[in-house]
Amino acid sequence: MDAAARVLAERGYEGASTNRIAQAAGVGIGSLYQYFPNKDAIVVMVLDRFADRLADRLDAQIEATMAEPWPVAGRALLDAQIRLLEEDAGLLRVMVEQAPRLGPFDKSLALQRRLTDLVRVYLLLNHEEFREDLDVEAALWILAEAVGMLSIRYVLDRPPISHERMVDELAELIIGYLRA
Amino acid sequence: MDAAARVLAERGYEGASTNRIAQAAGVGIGSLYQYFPNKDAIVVMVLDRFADRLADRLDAQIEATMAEPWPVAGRALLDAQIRLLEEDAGLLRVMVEQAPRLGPFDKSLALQRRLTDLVRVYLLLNHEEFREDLDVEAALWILAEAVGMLSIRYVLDRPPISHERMVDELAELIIGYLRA
Amino acid sequence: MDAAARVLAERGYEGASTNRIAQAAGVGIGSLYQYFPNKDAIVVMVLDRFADRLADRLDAQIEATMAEPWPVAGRALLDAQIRLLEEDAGLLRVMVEQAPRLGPFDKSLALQRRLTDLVRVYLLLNHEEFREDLDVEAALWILAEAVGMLSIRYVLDRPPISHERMVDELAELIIGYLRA
Amino acid sequence: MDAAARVLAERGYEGASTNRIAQAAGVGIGSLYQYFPNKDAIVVMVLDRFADRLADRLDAQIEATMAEPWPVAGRALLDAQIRLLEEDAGLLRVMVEQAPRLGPFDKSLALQRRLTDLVRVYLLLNHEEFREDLDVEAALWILAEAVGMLSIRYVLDRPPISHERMVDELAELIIGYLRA
DNA sequence: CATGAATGAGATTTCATTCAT
DNA sequence: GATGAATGAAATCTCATTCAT
Repeated sequence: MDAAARVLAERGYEGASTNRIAQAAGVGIGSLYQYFPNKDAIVVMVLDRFADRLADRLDAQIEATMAEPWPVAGRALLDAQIRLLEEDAGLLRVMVEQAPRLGPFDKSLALQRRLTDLVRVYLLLNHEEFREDLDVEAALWILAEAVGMLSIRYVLDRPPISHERMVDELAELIIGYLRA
Repeated sequence: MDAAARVLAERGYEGASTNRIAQAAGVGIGSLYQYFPNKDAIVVMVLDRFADRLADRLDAQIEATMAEPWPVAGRALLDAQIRLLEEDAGLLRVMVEQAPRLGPFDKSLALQRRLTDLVRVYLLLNHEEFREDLDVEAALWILAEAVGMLSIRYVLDRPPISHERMVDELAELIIGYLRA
Repeated sequence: MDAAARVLAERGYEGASTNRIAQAAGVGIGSLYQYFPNKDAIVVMVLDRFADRLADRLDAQIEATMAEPWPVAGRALLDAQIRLLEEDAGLLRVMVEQAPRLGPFDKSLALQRRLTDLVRVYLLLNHEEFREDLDVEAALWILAEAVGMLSIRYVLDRPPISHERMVDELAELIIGYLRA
Repeated sequence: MDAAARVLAERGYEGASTNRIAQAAGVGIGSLYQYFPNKDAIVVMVLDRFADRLADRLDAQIEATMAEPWPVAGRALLDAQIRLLEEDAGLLRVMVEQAPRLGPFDKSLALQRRLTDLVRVYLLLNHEEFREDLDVEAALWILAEAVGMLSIRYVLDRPPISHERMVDELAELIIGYLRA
């Protein structure tokens, strides 16, 4: 799995031939097929693991900052998310470009769902601060997609915006969207 | 070109073999290579044409609503954009997934740039209504990506949000982000 | 024909596609096939013409030096032959490398035959100077091939031997071989 | 390799498609590409092997006749060379016609160099028997090319000269060229 | 007589997958 | 359970040749 992740990150989906993965893993190509039915199963599993690790580490971040007031905690979470994505830009690119082809992605959805739930709680607890007409489910989808995709595009496209500023702008986007 | 667009929309980049495209066009494979130097040139041209058509039709929309006040015009533009994307969801998927592999896309960038310019003018003309500390370039990147990606994901992922509501939410996102 | 010769000399047999020849000639590819049944016919005709021109110019040389004593005339002939080959090294390379594939070559053989005849006359007229046991036909084949191939290899491979010296050595080879 | 040699000998460079070679070898086309990176690598390797075998067998001949006086040994060598070339006329034709296209040929040069070296020793050891003004390097090039090409053309073109006579004539050509 | 778009056989090469050892 | 040689379908691309206009 480590070898597959490495090869995928470095050479992309098409460049990651099964032979190359086997070689990087130091095993015969035949052995690969004792554990995975086909190439896509490998890729899915690598991306799943990637999503899991992301989720775990965001969890840790959440736990660590839950005591802080919302604005501080939220900002810390955004900061952590971007930093984590930056660590694995290669895999992230594969995930964003290839995931659609591999069917809707359980693990990535799970991640998104957990963050969404977190924000849902926040919205319900503090509903008096926000727009009265807010369609919570729609707003959550919008925010999850917007913040997720913006973080990803920021990491993959490297626009001329500092990390600090990016976090501020994302926070502003969220707050501005929710408040009355 | 029509055949290529059709095959690409239905089977994606990899599924669209040059032989299949030729067959769909009802011509010999050799004829394809009289007009295009290689497969990627075909794909690029199809996507370019797609982007061009998008741009043209958005232009028409802009022209038609320029007289209206900003909120009305903006909403009409968002509405038109989503509707146009919906018409060619298949090609749109290819564009979003494959464009990265084909190098940064002149035509798609051009489209994004024109919309960005439009908003820039709006920002400058009405700067007193907005945050004083606004980093215009950063904000434009954020908005272009957010609105663009959200429209695309909305069309491709079909979340349970009505077209009307989606337009409203996008408008809210933009306004909320910019205002003081 | 000029165009074909040019393309052949510059790009070799495989690089000389019929379309490229037609384009270089400034005519449609269809027109080519009104005058030549197929590609090889073009090549054969070009090489024939090349051989003819070579023969004509050697003829002129022969005529011009026939009055001179044999050693002078022979040397002048060798000198002229090498110089002529040098003028069209490109075509010469095609001829030497590709001609075998195109069947035994009438015109090139004709050239060889005429030079051979010349030397045959010389041998018969001056037989008292040469080996008694000389098998004239064998000797002529040997000399024709040796002098021809050496001249060609000299032009195509450019060994570190001066033009002057090369002529001397060829003369020496011939004389040494024939004399008692 | 044997299959490739057979197909090359029978159908020439262009006629020897990789599919045909694989079929002749009784293996799948994919297997070919496990051992050779591309078609030219196959051809080069076949021709190399051919040149090696030639060299080995000439070596044996050299060893066997080294004790004999020069004229006998030289004649035996010429005889052996022609006989060896005759055994593989098909491959020889490919080598002579295609070698130029494949870049100057290490192995074939090596063969030529070893024979040349042999003659160089002979020249230096017996220099008093030869022309005083002999330019050794030029003479060696001339002889190597002349004897090599004549042997090859003899085998490929089958002129009406007996094997015995051919050996005699080549010997005469060499002696006549070198002696005072 | 000129044209050139159309053709498609065929060439080389890749790579996911199998299966006998 | 591990191995990796063998496989062959399929992909991209070329080019000599045809034939309707």
